[in-house]
Amino acid sequence: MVGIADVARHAGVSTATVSRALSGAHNVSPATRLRVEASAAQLGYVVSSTASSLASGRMKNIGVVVPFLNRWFFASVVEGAQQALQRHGYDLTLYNLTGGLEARRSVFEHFLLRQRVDAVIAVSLELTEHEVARLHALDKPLVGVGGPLAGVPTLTVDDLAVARLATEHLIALGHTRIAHIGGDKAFDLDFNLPTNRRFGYEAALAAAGIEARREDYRPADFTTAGGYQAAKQLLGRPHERPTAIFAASDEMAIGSMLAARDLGLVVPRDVSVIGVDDHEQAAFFGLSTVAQFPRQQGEKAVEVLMEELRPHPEPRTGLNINMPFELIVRASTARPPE
Amino acid sequence: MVGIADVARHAGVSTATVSRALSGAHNVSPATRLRVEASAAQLGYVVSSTASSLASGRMKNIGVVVPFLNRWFFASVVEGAQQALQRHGYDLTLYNLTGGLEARRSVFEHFLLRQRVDAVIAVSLELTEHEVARLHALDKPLVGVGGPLAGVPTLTVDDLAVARLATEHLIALGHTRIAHIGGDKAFDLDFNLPTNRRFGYEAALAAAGIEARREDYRPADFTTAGGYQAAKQLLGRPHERPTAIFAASDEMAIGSMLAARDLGLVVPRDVSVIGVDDHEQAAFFGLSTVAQFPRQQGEKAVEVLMEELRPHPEPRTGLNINMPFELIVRASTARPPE
DNA sequence: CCGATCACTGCAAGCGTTTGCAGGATGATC
DNA sequence: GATCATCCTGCAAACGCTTGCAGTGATCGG
Repeated sequence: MVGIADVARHAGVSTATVSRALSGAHNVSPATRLRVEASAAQLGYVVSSTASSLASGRMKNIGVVVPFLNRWFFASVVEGAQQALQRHGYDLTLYNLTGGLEARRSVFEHFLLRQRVDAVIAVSLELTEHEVARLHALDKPLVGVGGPLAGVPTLTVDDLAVARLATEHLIALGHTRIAHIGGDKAFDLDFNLPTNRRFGYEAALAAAGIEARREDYRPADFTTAGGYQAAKQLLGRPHERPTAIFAASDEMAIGSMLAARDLGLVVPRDVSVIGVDDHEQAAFFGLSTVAQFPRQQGEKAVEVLMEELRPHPEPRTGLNINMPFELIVRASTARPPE
Repeated sequence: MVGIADVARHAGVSTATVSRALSGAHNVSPATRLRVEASAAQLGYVVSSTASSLASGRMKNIGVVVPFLNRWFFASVVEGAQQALQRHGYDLTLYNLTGGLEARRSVFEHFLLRQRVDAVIAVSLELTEHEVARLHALDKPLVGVGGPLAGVPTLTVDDLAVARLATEHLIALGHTRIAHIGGDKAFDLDFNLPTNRRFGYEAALAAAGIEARREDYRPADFTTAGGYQAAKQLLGRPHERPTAIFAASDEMAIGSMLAARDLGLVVPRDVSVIGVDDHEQAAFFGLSTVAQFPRQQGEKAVEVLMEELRPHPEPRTGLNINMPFELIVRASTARPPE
C-alpha cells in the first residue's frame, strides 16, 4: 500500500502538506501543490477513506434508505442520487427495508449509527419520531424525498395538485363520470400519498360541480394486476360505466387500459385513462399521465444535503421543497363518447 | 458520543476487553461478556466503524457495481445482495455506471480504491483486464454475477441452456416455425448473453431437425417497445408467419403479445410466446417463461463473497457457479394452429 | 531600516478501535 | 507441592490520516 508518507517523501514535503495539497486547501503554494499532485498520480496514491474519516470526522458517504428497490420509482430516485453523489465525490450506501420490521430496526439501531454516513436520505418513508430522534441525536442531516416528515427538510410533489391536474384534464375534455383507482389503505409505505391523490381528485370534481360517487372509487395496490382488477370492476357495469379513469399510478393505469381492451372497449374512444408517474412504459402504451421526475428528485435531494453539510453559516432554510410535475397528454385520453 | 472507553469504565474492564467481548472473540469469560454487553446496551454504544476499520483493516462493507439500477433484473439482484449483507452485518455501497465512461473511470480509479470496501460484486459487467487488475492489486475479492469474467468467480445462468429449454418447450408443443427476438448487438452491457441465447435457440432447432431461417430472427433492445416492433415485423407477413416467438426477455415477450393482439391475433391460439426472466409482470400477462431468480443471485453472490473473505484456509475454489433456472408454463404457449 | 503581516510549511497530537504480547490466576498433572 | 498449560485480562503500540499551532522567510508600510 502506498501511503501518504510515500507521497510526502517522493515530493519532498511533509505529510501535512500532502494532505492539504490533495484536499484542495487554500494554503499551499501552487508549485508545491503541483509537485504533490504529480507524485500522488505517479505513485497511484489514493487516500484511505477510513483513516481520513477517523481523523476528520467526515465520511464522504451518504446513507440512502428505501422501502424497496424493486420499483421503477425508487430505483430511479436512487440512481439519480447516486450519480449526483458521485459527482461530489461521495459514496452512497444503500439501506433497504424490504426485510421487514427486523431489518428496519437493525438499520436504525445499528447500521446508521456506526458513524459511517455523513447524512441520510429517506425515500418515501414514514419515519417514527423515535427514528428521527435517533438520527438527530447524531446530528447528521436528514432529508426526505416524498412526503412531509416532521422537522425534516423534504422534497415532495404536491400530490393534491397532481391529482387535480389529472382530473381537470379529463373534465376539460368533457368527462363527467370519472372513476378513480387509488392506493390501498394498507399500502401506507408512501405517506398519505394515496389519500392526497384522492382528495385532489375529489377537489377537482367538486370545483366542476360534479358529484364524486362512492362506487366510482376503487383501491388497489399500485401494480398492473391490481389496476386491471379494479378497472374490470369499474367498467364491468354496462350502463353505469364511467367514461374516464384516473389511476394513482401508471402501473395501475396500464392495467386499466388492458382491462378495458379485454372488455371490448377501445381506449380512448369508449373510455379515457390517465395515470401518474410517467413510468418508462407509459410512452409505449400511449398513456396520458402526470409526470414526476424521480431521477431529478434524487439529484435534488443530494443538492439539498450538500448545502446542509456545508459549515452552517445560517440555520437551515426552508423545510419543504416542491418538486415539479407535468401533464403529458398522449393517446389514452380524449373526449367522452357522445 | 459514547466511546469504547465509556463502556469500559462502566463495565469496570479495559477497552481491550470491551472490544473483544463485543466482537465475539472467544477469549472472554462469559460473565465479563455479559457485563460488557449490558453496559454497551445501556449506554447505547455502537462501535465507530471508521476507527474499527482503520485498526483492523476490515471495512464491513461491500461495493456493488451495476450498469444501471433502473431495470427489474438489476434492482432485484441488488436487493437480494443488500439483504444478505445486512444479515452479515455488512453495508452495501452502490456504484452505478449509468453516468458513462467518465463515471466508470472514476469508479474504478478512485472510489473503489480508497479502502472503503472489503470486496466487490460486479453485476452483468464486462470488466476490462485493466479494471480487474486494479481490483486484484488491492487483493480485494471480486465476484461477478452474470457472465464469465476472466479469473473471477462468477455466478451465471447457463444462457445457452435457458434458450434451449424455452425453444424445446415450443418444439414439444408441435411448433416448427419458431421466431426469435434476441439482443441487439449494440446492447452489449450484458456479456455475450444475447448471442448465447441465440445459439441455444438455434441448437434446439437443429437438434429437432428444424432449419433456422434468417428472417425469423430479429434483434431488439430488451424493452417492451422493442419487442413490440420486432414482433410486428415477424407477424406482419400473413403467410410466412411463425407460429411461435421466443423472446430473449420478458419485456420483449410482453411487447410481442401486445403486438400480436394489435394484429388481431390471439395468443396462444394463433401464436405462442415465451420469454426469459419471470419478470414481475409476467404472471399478470400469463406469459410462459424461463425464470431466473435475480434476488437469489444477489444473495448467493454474497455467500460466495463471505466464503472468500474468510481467512483463506485453501486457495479459492471453483470459479464458476451455475445458477438455477426453471420453465414456467402459463397461458401464452399452446399447440400451434392446425 | 525595523517591526508587523502574510503566505507557506512542518511538528506532533490526536481520531477510536484492534490486537500482539505479557502477566496473573486457576486448574491440571505427576 | 512444584511445574506447566490454560484462560482471561490489561498495556500500549499501531492503523493512516487531519489540523491546531508554531516557525520560517518574505513582503510591506511607515
